Amino acid sequence: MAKENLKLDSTTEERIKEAARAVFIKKGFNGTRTRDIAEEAGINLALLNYYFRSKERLFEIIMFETMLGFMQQMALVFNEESTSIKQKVEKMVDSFTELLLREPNIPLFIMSEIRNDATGFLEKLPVANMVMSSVLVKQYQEAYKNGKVKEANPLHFITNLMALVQFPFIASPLLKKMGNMSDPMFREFMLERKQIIPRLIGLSDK
Amino acid sequence: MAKENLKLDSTTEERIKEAARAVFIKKGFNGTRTRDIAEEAGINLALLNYYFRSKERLFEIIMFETMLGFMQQMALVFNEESTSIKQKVEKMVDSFTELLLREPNIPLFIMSEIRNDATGFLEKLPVANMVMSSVLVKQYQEAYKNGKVKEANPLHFITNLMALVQFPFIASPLLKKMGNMSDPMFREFMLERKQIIPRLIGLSDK
DNA sequence: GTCTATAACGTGATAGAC
DNA sequence: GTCTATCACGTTATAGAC
Repeated sequence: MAKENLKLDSTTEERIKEAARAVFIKKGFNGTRTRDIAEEAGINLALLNYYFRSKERLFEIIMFETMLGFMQQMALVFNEESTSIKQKVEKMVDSFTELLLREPNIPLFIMSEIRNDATGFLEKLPVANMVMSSVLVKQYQEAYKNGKVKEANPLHFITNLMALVQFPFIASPLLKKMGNMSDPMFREFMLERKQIIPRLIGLSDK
Repeated sequence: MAKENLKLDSTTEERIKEAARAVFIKKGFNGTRTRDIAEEAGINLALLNYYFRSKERLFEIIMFETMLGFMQQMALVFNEESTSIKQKVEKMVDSFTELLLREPNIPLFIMSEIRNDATGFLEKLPVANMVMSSVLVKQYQEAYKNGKVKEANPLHFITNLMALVQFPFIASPLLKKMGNMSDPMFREFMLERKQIIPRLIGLSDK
């Protein structure tokens, strides 16, 4: 465990995984060369196959962990027992924005790779259950019964929320171009949206 | 011009372009094999290079035309002189939804390829001017002065609009999974959003 | 213009020395 | 465990016959 560390912690295996994560998320599976990963990790190409057998196996691990992390982030807020819908929306927007400011390429990565769907990871993840049986959805259905929201289908609500937070990161090159924004300005832009999005979603405190 | 047509119009050159468009938009540049395009077009692989010199050149043509078409669709509504903001929003949502129901993969295609940005097509397109100097943006700024909208920056308004329409298509596999939706059900879901989105954007008639 | 055959190259993976 | 050298294969592109 305590060998001589280059500058981080991490065994060789972990350094490869971190490098793979960075390159895959930036370039996607098809755009990534195993040589890129090896270089990023500062190791030899052969070591990649020594530890992970193949590019595909390494990718599946990264993809699985990334999606799982993303969903757990959602589940954490969606299933809080003691907060109102409005509070959950604010928390969601806040925590997702912070997450995506750190790793802005995750949404486009996930959507792109799901489109390809070589190995069918979508089937393996309980994404349907996780969202639709969450506390948040139950609260939303309750709110609909009480006439607090106009739309019956909670999926529209979820869609709106995810769209308003994630889309700007997916379209960031276009938005930066349109608004003549530098990276720090784009960051400010996204921070502003923490106030704007809950207002748009428009829920009365319950 | 009037040769014997297989089932469509189109010279060989156009059939290759149409095939290329279909395959590129579905699989992206890196995911596409020139053999796929040749097969889809029903021609020999060598013909592709005969007409277009290289995969990259063919791709650039497709990419350019696709982005241009997308922007013209926007420009058309954004620059109407005689309609209110609210009417423009309704038209935008309607026409974009119809467009994307026909070609659902366009948004993810555009965003993915812009991320890679091999040839710098983003620089070549006047996307900044087109949007920010549109009639719609001018109307929005006027509305802000009159206290009709709360947010000063029109880019948030544009972002919200594009996000709410385009994101569901980008995330469609996830949404279908979550809502247990077949393709026809997803179509219905998107048609419902034609009513929901203008309500969310929430502008008074002006 | 359209085809077949093949060259040229890039990439994933492995053999084998250390 | 880690490296160098190399194989094996898929893919783009082209030469040349028709």
